[in-house]
Amino acid sequence: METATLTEVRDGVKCIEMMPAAEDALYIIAGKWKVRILMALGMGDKRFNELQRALSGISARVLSNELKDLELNGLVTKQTLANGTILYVRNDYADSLRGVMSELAKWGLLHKQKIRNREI
Amino acid sequence: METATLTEVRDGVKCIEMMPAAEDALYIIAGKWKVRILMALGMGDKRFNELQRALSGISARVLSNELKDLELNGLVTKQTLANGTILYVRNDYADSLRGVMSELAKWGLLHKQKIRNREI
DNA sequence: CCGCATCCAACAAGATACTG
DNA sequence: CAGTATCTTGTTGGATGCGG
Repeated sequence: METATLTEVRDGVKCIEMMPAAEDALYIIAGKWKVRILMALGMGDKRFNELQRALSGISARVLSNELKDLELNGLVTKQTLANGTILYVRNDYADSLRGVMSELAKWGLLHKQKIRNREI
Repeated sequence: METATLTEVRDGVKCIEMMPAAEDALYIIAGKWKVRILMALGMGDKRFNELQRALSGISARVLSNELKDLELNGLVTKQTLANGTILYVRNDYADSLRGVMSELAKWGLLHKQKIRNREI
């Protein structure tokens, strides 16, 4: 009982410590477009309109805002080439999200499975 | 048959396959309250008003909706005890989110660090 | 081609009050 | 206590048009 209680308490504490961090992360990558943009840029650098076409459905205004957010958070970099072309580049820091993305995808698949099996 | 696919191409494909699943997962746990509610219930089962107090700031209407969502997705169960008390219980299924949460928290901490160090 | 400004619609969410 | 109803407000997103 003593040990069990302690473990539970420790888990609770861990839980509490994790909460704000997890929320912060969610705050940055959540939303309709963030993940899609990062994924699209994962396929290669793109110009604004290329990106807009690749994401079919996003408006210029929203894309502009989302890119600004991603830039602010260091996930995307805006590059201006010598010829004036502007490219949006997914930078290395975005790769640090790999673990998050893969866990999300894994769970998403598990969940879909569960729904398909009518387990929910 | 498409042999020796280039790693980059495979990654691209993987990326595309992951996207919808990751989005699904995000759709379910993103938002201002979902994570907090699961965390609060992780500390022990709670009644509606207990939960509302624990989450300081959520309105009854929003809490009600969020709980319905979480129930629909099998993460939370509503239990009515013999004496009529209604308890919200975090299911075992919610534990399957542990990997996601821990990755999120890990990345969130990394990100905070980066900000603190003015690397962004 | 890039992207911001403006206006508007839709929806999410807060406050408050109220019922079984 | 456990919610629902209603009203209002705030935020998000789409459409359009314009300037660099």
